[in-house]
Amino acid sequence: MDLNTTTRARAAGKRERTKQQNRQLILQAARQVFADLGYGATTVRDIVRATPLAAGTFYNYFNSKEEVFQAMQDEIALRIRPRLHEERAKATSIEEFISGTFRTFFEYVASDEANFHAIRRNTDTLRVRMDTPEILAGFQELRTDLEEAIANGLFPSLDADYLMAAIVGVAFEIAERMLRRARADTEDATRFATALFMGGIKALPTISSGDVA
Amino acid sequence: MDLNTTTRARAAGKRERTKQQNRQLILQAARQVFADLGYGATTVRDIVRATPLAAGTFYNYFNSKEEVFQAMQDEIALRIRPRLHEERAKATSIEEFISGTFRTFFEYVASDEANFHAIRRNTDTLRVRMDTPEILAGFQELRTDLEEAIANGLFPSLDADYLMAAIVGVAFEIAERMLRRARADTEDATRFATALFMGGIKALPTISSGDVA
DNA sequence: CAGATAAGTTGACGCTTCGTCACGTTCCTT
DNA sequence: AAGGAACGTGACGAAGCGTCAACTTATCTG
Repeated sequence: MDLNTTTRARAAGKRERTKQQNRQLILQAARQVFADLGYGATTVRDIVRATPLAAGTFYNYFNSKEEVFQAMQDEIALRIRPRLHEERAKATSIEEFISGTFRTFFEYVASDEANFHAIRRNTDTLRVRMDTPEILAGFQELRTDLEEAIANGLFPSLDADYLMAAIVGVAFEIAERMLRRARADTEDATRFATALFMGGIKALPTISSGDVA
Repeated sequence: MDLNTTTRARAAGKRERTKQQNRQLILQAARQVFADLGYGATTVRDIVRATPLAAGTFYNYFNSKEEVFQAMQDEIALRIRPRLHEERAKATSIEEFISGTFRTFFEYVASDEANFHAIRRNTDTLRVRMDTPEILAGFQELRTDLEEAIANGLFPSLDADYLMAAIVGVAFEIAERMLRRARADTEDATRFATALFMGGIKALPTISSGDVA
């Protein structure tokens, strides 16, 4: 009864939850643990431990810690993409296209407590690996919408690739700053970003005192 | 002579290189291996193996894979910061401030083969953890320069925090796209970014055909 | 409804990677 | 030349990973 007992698996598999419930259980535990320990410091076992499941079960749902994280990101992409697309589809001017895009993004980011608390915990998470198929599809959609708007004469004929890059860069960076301020003012952020794209720096709203974080 | 021989360390420490040389040896090996295997897939031992050093020696120089990576980033920050600061210091108009910032950044990124080949290999690396003290200091410096320019009346009184976020976001995103194009045209990227900040979308250079990647 | 098959769960195991540290070598000082 | 500081070395213990044989529950089939 020392080391070599080799009592081998004599498991006792209950089936008290559906597949979808287990998946959600893992995702939720991951959010919690990422928020507590930080992405880098959490192990797959940490996530499993925050769950009534066994170690091996995790791998029926995800292949790695990274994949759970990507699933969290995909959830976000899946929720925000339709809203963004809809907003842009009904735009009848550049300004509507731009402000609609930023407003939708900022409002989503500020509202999704469950996902973004885990993210605020790690300064860098918004920047880590935004390259799941879902997210790339979201970027592609922005690109397509942009090209369509150009074709319709809404925009002048410009470098859609760079414009998209600029929009994405501004959206993510400002979102990050916004979340770190005392109260996330999505309207303020939207005004700023929209003004920048509409008229450049000289069109930006001026302020009196420094209300920055 | 089976397992328990416990021949224990009877090392043979040569000292054929200086401390600084060893550090550079490791950094260079890291660049190579990151470029070959990708950041996520390389182990510390992979880096060591690309080096004439022993496993333990690595830890005399860095504490982890991440720290090597951050050192690579710090090298970049250290090289580019003086140039950026100088460029901004001699700006006498908003346009010079903005175009100088973007041009310097894009030109550096396009020129630093050694570091950026490793980076191009991983789509996401530009986005990973930009939070070493060096890099944060660089951001802080941009922020200070910006506030000073505002105080001097170069800029209107605006939200320096958001403006900085916008500059950083546009710089990194466009740099990434630029590097992926057939030939990295830093002047084109600079023109685009500057025009955006100076006059918004309607000031952007128009193009005839789609010369995008 | 018995028997067969599929689907899902379990935890111990083997393996990889990590960071350390006792020991050996080289450099530097006096 | 003596001795201490600095540095290099590789084997070791610990930690985490992903797998898989054994087992349980669900579904299907006639």
